[in-house]
Amino acid sequence: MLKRTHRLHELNESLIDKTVVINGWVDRIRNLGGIIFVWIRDRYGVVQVLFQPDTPAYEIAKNLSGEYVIGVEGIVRERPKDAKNVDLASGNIELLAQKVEILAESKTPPVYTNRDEGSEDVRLKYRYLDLRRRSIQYNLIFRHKLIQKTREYLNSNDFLEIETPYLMKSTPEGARNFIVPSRIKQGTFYALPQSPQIFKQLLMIAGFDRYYQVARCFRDEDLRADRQPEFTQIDLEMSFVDQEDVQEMVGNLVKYLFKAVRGIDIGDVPSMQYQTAMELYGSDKPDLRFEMKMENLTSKSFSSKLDFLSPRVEEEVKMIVIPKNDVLSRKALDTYSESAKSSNLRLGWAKFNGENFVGSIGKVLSTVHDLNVKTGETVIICTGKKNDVNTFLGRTRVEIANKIGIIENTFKVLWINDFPMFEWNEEDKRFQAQHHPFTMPYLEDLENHSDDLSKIRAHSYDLVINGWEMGSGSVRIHTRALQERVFKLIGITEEEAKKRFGFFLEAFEYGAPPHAGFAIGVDRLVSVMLGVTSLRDVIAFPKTTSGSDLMMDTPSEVSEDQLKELGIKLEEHR
RNA sequence: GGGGACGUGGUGCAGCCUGGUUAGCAUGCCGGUCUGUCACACCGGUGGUCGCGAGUUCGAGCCUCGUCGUCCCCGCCA
Repeated sequence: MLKRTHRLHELNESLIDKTVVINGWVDRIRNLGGIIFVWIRDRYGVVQVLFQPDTPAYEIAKNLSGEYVIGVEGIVRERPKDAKNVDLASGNIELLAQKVEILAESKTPPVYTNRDEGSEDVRLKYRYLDLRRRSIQYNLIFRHKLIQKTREYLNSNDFLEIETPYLMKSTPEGARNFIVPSRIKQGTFYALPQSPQIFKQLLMIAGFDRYYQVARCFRDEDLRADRQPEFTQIDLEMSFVDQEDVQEMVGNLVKYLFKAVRGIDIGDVPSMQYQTAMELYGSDKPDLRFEMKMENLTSKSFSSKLDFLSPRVEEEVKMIVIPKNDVLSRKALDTYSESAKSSNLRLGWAKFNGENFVGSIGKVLSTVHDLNVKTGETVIICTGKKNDVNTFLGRTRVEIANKIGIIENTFKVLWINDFPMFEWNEEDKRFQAQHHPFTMPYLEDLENHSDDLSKIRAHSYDLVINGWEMGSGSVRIHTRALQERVFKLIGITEEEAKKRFGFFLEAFEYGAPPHAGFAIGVDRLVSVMLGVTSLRDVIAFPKTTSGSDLMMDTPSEVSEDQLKELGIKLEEHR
C-alpha cells in the first residue's frame, strides 16, 4: 500500500521537488484528454494531482471516479504562474503523480460530498458520506475544540470531571424518561437520565466541591430543530457558593470559549429579571440583537377608547413599534390581526406617515399625540389577557424582525434571573416545579405567598444567547425539611417522596453543603456560535424529528427471544 | 395529540392550479474530442413502478381519500 508521508495541509512550497506520498478521496476529476487533474481530499485539505500521459499512473488515473480512495506518490512542484488557484490553500503547488494505487473503489455516491445541497433524509441515510462534506467536518472540528477548551478552563479552576450512570431511576417530574428493561430483575426498569441532576448533588454532598461532566442527557419528548432526544450538556456543580459565584464562573467560561474558538470578545454577561424579560420581550429567552421592545399602554387614557381593541377588566394593552421598512404590506399586517384572533386577542396596526396614522386603527391613533413614533414606522397594538399578549407579541416581534431584516450579526449573551418556582399545569390541575423540584425558592416568598404559589420566585437562572436558551441552573435545596416542603407543595405525598427520593432526602441528613450549579447545552451553543439553525448540523449522527435514525433504521423491533428474556410481551399495536 | 410544507431517473428540481400522445431541466454516470484545468469545456448516450394504497374518470405525476416518510410550527420539552 502507498502509505502517506504527509497529510494534505502539510503540502506547501517548502516541499517543492521533494517526493511525497498522499492518501485521500477523489474529490473531483478534470480530464483534459492529454492530462488529468484530480483533486484529492482528506480531513485537512485539498491538493491537486497532475497525471501526465504515457505514464503508468496516467493509465490508472483514467479509471478513477469520485470518492475512490487512493494513494499517490509524486513530486511536489510549483504550479505555472498563470495556473495558480488563489481559492485553494494549496493553490500554488500541485503533485506530479509518479505512482498511483487505488485503495478502494466507490459507487456513484447518493449524496454530494463536495456541495452543501441535498435532501436531509437521503443525507441522514448515508450519514457517513454526508459527514465527508467540508462544512460539517468544520462544524464537528469546531465542536471538538469547544469541548477541549471547556475542559481546559474548568480543569484550571479545580473542577473534577466525574462520570455518572446512564442507567438510573425513572423520575416523575419533568420530561418523559426513556426506559430500559432489566433482564436480571424481570419486570423492573432503568431510566436514562434527563440530566445527571441528582448525581451531581450527591457528589457535592460527598465533598467533591467542584464537579463537571460532558454528559449525554435523554428526554423522550417531541422534537424540534433545536431539540434532539439525546443531547450533550456541560454539566457542572459547585459547593459553598451562591448564584453570583456560579454565574461568574459560567459567564467567564462562555466568554473564554467565544474568545478561544471564535476570537470574539462578548464582554461581561448582563442580567435581566424574568419579569422584565416577559414584560419587555414577551419571552424568557429574549433576543437582544434588535430593539422593538413592547410598550405597556394599559394605563394610557386613550387605551379605553381604542375601539374594538379597548381592554376589558384584567386585560392589558401593549404596543410594538416596527422600524420603517418596505417589506410589511397591509396584507402581511392583516395576517397578524388574524392570528391574534385565534389566540383570543385583538390586534390593530397603523403606519405613521408624518401626520396621520393609516391602518386598521389609524383613525383612533391619529387623535393621540404622545406615542413617540417616527415617520414611516408602524405600530402594532394588541389587547387581551396579560400572558397571552406577552407571548403573542413576543413571538410576533421576532417574526417581524426576521422578515424586515433588522437582526444584527452579533452575539447578545445574558442571564435571566428569578424564574417563578412553580407553574400551573392545566392538564394535571396542580402546580409543578418550573425548573426542577430541587431548586431553592426565595424563602421570603415562600412565607409571604403560601396562598399563591405562582408568586414564589426561585433562585434559578438561564443563560440566553440570541434568543436561544443555552442552559439553566439554580441554587439547590440542601436541607431535608425544605426539600420535603417543596415536594408537598407540588403534590408529592410523603410516602411518594420517600419511595422515589428517599435515598436523596436521607443524604441531606448527613451534612449537605450549600451548593448550586448549571448546565450548558453543547449542541445549541455550538450551533449558535456557528450560526447554523439546526442541531443536526453539529451532531455526527443525529435523529429525525420523529426520533429515528435513518441510517440504522432505529427504533426497530427486537426478536421474540430478546423479549422473552426480559419478560416482556407486546400488545397488538395498530 | 394538532396544523402546515414536501415526496418525480443516482442526486437536486420543474411539471400538478387548468387531467390527454414521447414526463422536462440541471447534475451525476457511460462513450467521444481536447496538454494547464480548477464546479474544465464541447458533442453524443444511458437512466424514471412520478413514496405506497384506494377512489373519481374513457383517461391520473396532476383531482379526492387514506397511509408511510422527511422538514417546520403549536401542544409537550422540570
